[in-house]
Amino acid sequence: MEEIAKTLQQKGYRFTKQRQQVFDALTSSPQTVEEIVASLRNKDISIDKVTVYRTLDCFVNLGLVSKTQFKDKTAKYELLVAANHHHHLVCDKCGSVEDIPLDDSILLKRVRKQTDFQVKSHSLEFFGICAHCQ
Amino acid sequence: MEEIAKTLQQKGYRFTKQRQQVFDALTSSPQTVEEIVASLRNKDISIDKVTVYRTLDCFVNLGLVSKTQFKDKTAKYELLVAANHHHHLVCDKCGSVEDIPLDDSILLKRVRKQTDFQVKSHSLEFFGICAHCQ
DNA sequence: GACTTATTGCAACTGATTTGCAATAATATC
DNA sequence: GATATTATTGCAAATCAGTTGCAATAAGTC
Ligand SMILES: [Mn+2]
Ligand SMILES: [Mn+2]
Ligand SMILES: [Zn+2]
Ligand SMILES: [Zn+2]
Repeated sequence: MEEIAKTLQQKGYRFTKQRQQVFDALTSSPQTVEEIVASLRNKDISIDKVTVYRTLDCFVNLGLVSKTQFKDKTAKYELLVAANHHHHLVCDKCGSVEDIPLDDSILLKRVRKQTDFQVKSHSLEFFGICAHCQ
Repeated sequence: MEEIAKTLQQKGYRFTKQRQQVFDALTSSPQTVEEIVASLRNKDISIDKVTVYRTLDCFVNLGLVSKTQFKDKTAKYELLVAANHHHHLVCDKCGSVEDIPLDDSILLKRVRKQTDFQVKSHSLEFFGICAHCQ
């Protein structure tokens, strides 16, 4: 039924209530583990932080979720739906994170040409002041 | 005499032995605090880790040093000399970080066009397998 | 339903970074 | 150069995110 159930089972993971709950809490904007726990608690769902860490780890391995480290802040996780690769505008004042789609194929091509490094993924973040904070 | 002395004093910071030592230990390739402490210890310089943290913080504020967080690893600091803006190839296997110069002006222009966000800086990291680890 | 094994939750641990504070050293003033 | 003022240092202790060990629980299998 749930696609998430299939994806998990295909790779030998079990489909559990907690994994469903964490999956449902995910959005396309990045959230910290604490934020995810809080949003679940708002729905009267009690789940251990450690379980959220482990579940997100699992989702990252499955390619369902991306994990991003913003400067020295704590890591944030966001849902990866097909073909939504994008980058981030991180406000130095309010800490908000805005998504921005940018075609980076030129850069990727150039890296492949210039080096022997086998690029698997990349992260591009812009830091500055958001429209709201200006 | 030392340019670093002037830069510090201009902003009301004091020029100390420790700040000079940390500054001298910096290179254009990113190092962790532990690595910096170790490299100083190799020169028979004893300095507290906390002092290195505080000194690097000060240098980052002055724009002399950049601080980068690679995935969930510990932060690395590198000397910012004029016109050496570059990006990073981070090996998922051995953790090595390679510098790569890439002209990103096209992307920056596009961001300015597409949004109201006031970009101050950015970071672009490529993750994958380095030539050595392949 | 019974069996096997992955997953969960709790507590304890780790490693990086931060904070409080008294001692020390850098600048400013005389 | 000696003296006063205040930033900086080093140490210990605290904090914080994330990890690990382990016994109890629940998913998948037959
Ligand atoms: Mn995003
Ligand atoms: Mn570099
Ligand atoms: Zn903002
Ligand atoms: Zn490597």
